[in-house]
Amino acid sequence: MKHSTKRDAICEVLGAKRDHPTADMVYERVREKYPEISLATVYRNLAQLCAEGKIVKIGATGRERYDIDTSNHTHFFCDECGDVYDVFCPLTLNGYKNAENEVGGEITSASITFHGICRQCLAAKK
Amino acid sequence: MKHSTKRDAICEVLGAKRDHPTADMVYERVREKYPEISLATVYRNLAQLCAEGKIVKIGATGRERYDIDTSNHTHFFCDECGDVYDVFCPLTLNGYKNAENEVGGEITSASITFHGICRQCLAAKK
DNA sequence: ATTTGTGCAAACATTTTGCAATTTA
DNA sequence: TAAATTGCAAAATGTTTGCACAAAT
Repeated sequence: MKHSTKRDAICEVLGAKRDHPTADMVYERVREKYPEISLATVYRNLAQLCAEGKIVKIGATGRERYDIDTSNHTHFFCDECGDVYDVFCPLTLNGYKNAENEVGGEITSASITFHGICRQCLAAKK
Repeated sequence: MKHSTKRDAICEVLGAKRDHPTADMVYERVREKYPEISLATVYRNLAQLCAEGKIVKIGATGRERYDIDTSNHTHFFCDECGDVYDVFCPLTLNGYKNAENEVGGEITSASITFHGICRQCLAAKK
């Protein structure tokens, strides 16, 4: 992987505001500094960074989001505003081994996702 | 909601083989009985059935899958062949309350998803 | 000099929509 | 006959790709 100014800018954007932006959001933010960047470049670099394990894709049904924090943590999706928040507190899952027995295959990862209403939306509803 | 022959056929397909088909898979299967059905009708009915809570959508990143079993259970995605299996054994998640405290909002649901290699693919690799 | 990265436009895959015709209650 | 459903084609979305050119090693 060679060095690239555009890729740096993409990483910078991902690090600056950890709101798990979509490819399009990354594109808009990088454009403030590099107005000539194309969406294709953003997609290509995001895919490359994922492949290298430098960032992770957090599947949000039809619209992928990207997280520069690859440490083990969970995500909370607000069903009201659509924003995605990090959850760092430790969570444990019991019954994992039984699940593996049931499927007969090999479970390599378990992902937990929370849905609900975020603090702001909850306050706004009152 | 009025009665509809096509919607019945869609539900029948979903009930017959519980492999969590995509919209396109449902379309192909309904077409065996009703060759004139259009993909738009499939999508419209799937959306409607979801809204009514009769089926659930299980997000598989860019390609949605549908499950007629709305009871509480988990899914196991095989990363090798792409098939999706049910996991019915009980699973418990600890730390849920702490997560709610951390986000400050209200968690309405927690979803667990397993990834790995299914029994068949595991056997095929040997 | 060779490989890697880029912009652009076009292609692609999945899902949604407007509309006139058909079916259902 | 009024409301819901359908097929079709077109549009909308989100993402990927081919290609010629530019940048990095």
